[in-house]
Amino acid sequence: MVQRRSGHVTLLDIARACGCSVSTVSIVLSEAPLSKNVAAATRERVREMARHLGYHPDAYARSLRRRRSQTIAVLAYDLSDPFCIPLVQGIQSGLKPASYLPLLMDAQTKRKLFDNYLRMILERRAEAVIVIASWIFEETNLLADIEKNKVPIVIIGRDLTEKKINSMLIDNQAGGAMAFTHLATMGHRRIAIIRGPEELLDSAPRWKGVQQAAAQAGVVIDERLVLQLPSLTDSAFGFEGGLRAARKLLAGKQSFTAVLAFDDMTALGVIRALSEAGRRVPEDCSVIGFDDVLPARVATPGITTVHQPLHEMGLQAATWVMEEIKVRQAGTQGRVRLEYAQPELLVRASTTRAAEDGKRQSQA
Amino acid sequence: MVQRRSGHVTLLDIARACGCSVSTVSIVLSEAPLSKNVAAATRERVREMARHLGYHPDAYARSLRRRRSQTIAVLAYDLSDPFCIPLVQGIQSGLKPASYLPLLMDAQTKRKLFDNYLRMILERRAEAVIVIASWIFEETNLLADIEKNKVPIVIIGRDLTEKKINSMLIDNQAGGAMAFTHLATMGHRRIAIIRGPEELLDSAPRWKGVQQAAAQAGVVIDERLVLQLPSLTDSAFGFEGGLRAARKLLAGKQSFTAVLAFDDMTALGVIRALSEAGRRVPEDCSVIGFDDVLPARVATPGITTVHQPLHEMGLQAATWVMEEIKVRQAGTQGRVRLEYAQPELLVRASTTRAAEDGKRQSQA
DNA sequence: TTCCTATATTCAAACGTTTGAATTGGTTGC
DNA sequence: GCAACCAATTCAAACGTTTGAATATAGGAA
Repeated sequence: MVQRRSGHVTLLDIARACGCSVSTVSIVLSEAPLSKNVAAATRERVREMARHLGYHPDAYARSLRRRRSQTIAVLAYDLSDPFCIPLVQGIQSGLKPASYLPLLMDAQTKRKLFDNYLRMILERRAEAVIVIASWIFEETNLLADIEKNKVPIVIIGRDLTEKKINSMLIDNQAGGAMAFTHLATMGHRRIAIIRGPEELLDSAPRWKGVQQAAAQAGVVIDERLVLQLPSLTDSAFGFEGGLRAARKLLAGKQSFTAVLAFDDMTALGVIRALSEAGRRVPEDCSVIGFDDVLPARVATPGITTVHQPLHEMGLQAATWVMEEIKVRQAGTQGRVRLEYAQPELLVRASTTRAAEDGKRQSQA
Repeated sequence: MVQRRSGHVTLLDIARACGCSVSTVSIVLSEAPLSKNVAAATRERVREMARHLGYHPDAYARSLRRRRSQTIAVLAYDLSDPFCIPLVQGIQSGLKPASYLPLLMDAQTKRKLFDNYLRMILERRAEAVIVIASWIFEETNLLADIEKNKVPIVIIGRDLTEKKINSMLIDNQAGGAMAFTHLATMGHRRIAIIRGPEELLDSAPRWKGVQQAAAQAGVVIDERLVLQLPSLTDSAFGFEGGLRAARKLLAGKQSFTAVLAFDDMTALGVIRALSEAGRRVPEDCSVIGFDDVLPARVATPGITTVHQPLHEMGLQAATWVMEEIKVRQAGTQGRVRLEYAQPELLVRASTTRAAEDGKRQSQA
C-alpha cells in the first residue's frame, strides 16, 4: 500500500508503480479521447494498479484544472419543513443522470446561515443554484453576488423573473379556488378561513383564489371567520398557528362547518383544537389543507388537501439549470423562465358533506 | 468589473489592480500570520479592491493547496424519513462553529446511490464521515474504502465498534421496556405488539426490552398478538406496514386494549386501521409509538411515544468527528467510541388507562 | 535511404491558492 | 562604515489533475 505524504494515492503513485508517466495514467483513468491510442496492455496494467492501490481521483485537483465543479447547489430554507423534502428529492432525481452532485444546504430559517451558505456556494464554484425559498430572505445578495458571477439560478416559490431569475411557482390562486370550491360543493356555507402570514408570498394569491371561488359559488365569506397566521419565524410550522387560530375561532360567536386552512400543518393544528373542543373531524367540522405533506397523509383522518407536484417541480428545476448550463457554455443567453405548476385537489377523509343545511353549530 | 477567462476574479486580478504580488494579496485576504507584517495601507487597499471586484476565494484551489477540504460528509439513508431530519440538523449545529461544511447526501434507500455517494465522499476528500444508517447497506465498502483512507467515521444507528468504527445508538432495549411498562402501568394486559422488520437492527433489542418489561410487570404476551413488519424496502415508512398489521390484528379473534407499535409511522398506520374499524384512540384502544417524529407530534391525538434525543445525538456525532480529526492530525490514534443514547417516555394523548379490567374488546 | 503516417507515450504548462525561503530597502548598533 | 537587524514584499515551488503539443518508435510506401 503506497501512501504519499497527503495520505491519498495519486496519479504519480500509479505512474511510478507502472513505470509510465502521469499523463498516460491520467489519460487511461479519465478515459480521455486519447486513451484509444494507449496500448491495451498498458491500459489494463494501469487500471489494475489503480484498483490495487485504491486510487480515487481528487475532485479538487480535477475541478481546478477542468474548471468545472460538477456541482449544483440546492439551498433550502428549512429541511425540517416536510414541504422541502419532496422538492429536494425531485431535484436529486433530476441531477443524477447527468452526475451532478447536489450540494444540499439547509438554512434552517436563519438569515445568517443563509448568507453563509451563499458565500460557500460562490467559493465552491457551484455551476448553478436552486433555491427553495420562503419569506426568510430578501433577494438582495442572491441577485447581487450569484447572478453577477453568471451562475444560473432557479428559485422555487417566488417570482423573481423581473430580476432575470428563473422562477417556479405553484398556482396558488387556482389551488385556493379548488379548496374553497370543494367545500362549497360539499354544501358548506359557513366556512372559516385561515390565511397565511403576510410575509409569505403564497398567502395573497391563495386568498384571492378563495375569494374568487366564493363569488363564483355564491357563498359570502363572513369576515369574522377569517383569520391570518402571524409570521412564523419559529419552527412551529403553522401547527401552532393553526391551533391558536382555531381556538380563537371556537371561542368566537360565529358558527362554522368547515375550515379552510392555509396549509397542511395549519390544518393539523386546527384539528387538534377542534378535538380539544370536542368537535370531531369531519363529522362536526370539515378541514382542508394545502401542500400534501407527509404528516397530512399519515394522520387520521387523512387530510383533504391541495396537492403540489413537488417532486415534479424539483425535477423540472434540475432540468432547467442543467439546460441553462449548457446554453451558457455555448455562449448564448437563455430566456428567463417562469412556470406555474398546477395543483390538484386530493380528497381524503377530513372533509365531508355539511350536516343538514347548517344546523350543526360551533359550540363544544 | 475585471473578469478572467475562467469567469471568476482571482488573486492575480487583485494583485494587478493593486500593483503588488499575488503573495501579498493572499497573505492579506487569508489573514495568514504574516499579514501582521503587511503595511496597513497595503492591507486596506487589497481588501478594498477584493470587495470591489467581488472576489471569492476558490475553494478548490485552496483545498488542494492546504490539503484540507473543510468538509464533513453526512450520508443519510433517506431524507424523506422524518427520523433523519433532526439528526441532520443536530449535526449541522455541531459543525457550524468549526465552520466545517456538511456535505449532505441522501441515499434514498437505494443501495446504488449509497455506493455512488461513498465514492464521491472519497473523491471530495471529506475529512470525516457521519453515516445515518439503516439496514440498507451492508457495511462492506464503508469499512473497506473509507476507513482505509484514514477518514474518521461515526455511524448512527448501528454498532460497528468491532470494525473499529465509532458507533452511536439509541438504547432500544430500555426504550422498548419503557413503552411496555407505560402500557402495563395504565392497566393494559392484552397488548398487541408490532415488531420491527428483521433486517433492522433496532428490532431485536427493542423486542427484548418489551419482553423483559412484560416479565417484570407480570404480563404475559399473547403470541397471537405479536406481529412482525415485513422489510420495508419501499418508502412506505412503516405506515403501510402498521396499517396492514393492525388490520390483520383486528380481523383476528384475539382482543386487545393497546398496541405497541415499532415506531411512530407504524403507530400512525395502526391508528388508521383502528379508525377504519370504528375503534377510537385512545378510548377504545391505546397506541404507543417510538422515535418522536414530526408526524407523531402533530397528529391528533398526539402519539405517546419513546422520544429519541436525535438532535443531541447529531450534535454529539459532529463533536466526535471533529475531535477525532484533531486527534489524528496530532498523529495519535483515538479510541473507538460507543454510546447508547437514553430514550425518554413522552406521554401524549394516544394512550390512556385500560377501560375497566379488559371488558372493552376487539370487535368493531 | 527518406519521407509519411499511425501508434504509443511523454513534456510541460496551466488551474488558483498557500507558504517557506529569499529579496529588498532602510535603520540601528557599535 | 560595516554588520546586523527589521519591516515589507516577492519568489518559486507545490498541491493533483488535464491536455495541447511534442517526441519516439515502428511499419510501410516511394
